[in-house]
Amino acid sequence: MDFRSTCPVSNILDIVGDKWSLLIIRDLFIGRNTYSDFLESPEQISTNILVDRLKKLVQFGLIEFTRNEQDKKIKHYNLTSKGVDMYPILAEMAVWSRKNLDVEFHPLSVEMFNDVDAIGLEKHISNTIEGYKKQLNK
Amino acid sequence: MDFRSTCPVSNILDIVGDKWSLLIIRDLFIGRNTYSDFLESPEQISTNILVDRLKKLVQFGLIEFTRNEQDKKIKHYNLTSKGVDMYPILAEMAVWSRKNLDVEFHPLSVEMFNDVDAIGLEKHISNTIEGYKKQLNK
DNA sequence: GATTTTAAATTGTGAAATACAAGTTAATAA
DNA sequence: TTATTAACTTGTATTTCACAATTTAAAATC
Repeated sequence: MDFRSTCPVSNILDIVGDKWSLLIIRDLFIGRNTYSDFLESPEQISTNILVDRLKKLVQFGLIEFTRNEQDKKIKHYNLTSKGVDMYPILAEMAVWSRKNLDVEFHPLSVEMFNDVDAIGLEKHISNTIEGYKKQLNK
Repeated sequence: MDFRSTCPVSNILDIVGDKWSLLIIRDLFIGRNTYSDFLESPEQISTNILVDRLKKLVQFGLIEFTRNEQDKKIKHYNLTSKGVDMYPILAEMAVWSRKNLDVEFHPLSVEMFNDVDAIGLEKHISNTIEGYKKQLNK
């Protein structure tokens, strides 16, 4: 990987600064974890782009996959710890949109951020990450 | 603006989800605020892309500009409150890179995040935002 | 007040990334 | 053995981006 500069903001954008990578990571946090799942997301990623991004995210060490034991042609992707560490960024992005855009958001995101007012963003983030890790070890 | 979906993460990526927009916003936080300043940033944005992004960021209401009183051909860009609200995202990106990438970072970013260990990220963010607003009103 | 300087912006061309549609592969199920 | 289906590939058109050169217009200088 050659970075454009030695700025940490620039560096992460060199890795996930495109239209799709962060949406795949978002998908993983909400339980979508197969190629077919990703294709069904509302943003409608193209198959060639999806394959390319999955490959790159694996190369960067943000995700990995395991085969389904029952049906070995199915790959289940999951976030590595590097990938899990991206959640605060996604959460802050959602916070920004919810504050600054005048849109009716997807029910899933409304539900997901339901707890933020009550428990605060920091706790929401640690809960979500903990929840993700727990679900992985099952 | 037509959004790909009603997901708040997707929505903000439709606005700043490219290689350059967030770097311009970063520049504004570290005091760079003219076309020439942006061109001098280490990532070396092209002039046509820069003009395009500045135009779009103005359209989205993230930045605005005023003319220099002494030399009216110089535009000084500044972040609106919507733009300032992006700082937590940039900060979390820097946190991710500093934790997960093995690189020697730019001295400016080292200096900028110097205080985080001592005062915590939340305080760092509010201090930075407050500092930016103060500097604007001068 | 004509000429030079400079910040900002434009234009042209090639390269790269993305979108869209169709087809292929290979493991499993029938 | 023949479907079925998850994952992947291929081809082509479109859009975005990179790079270099040039233009515009306000201000400064002569």
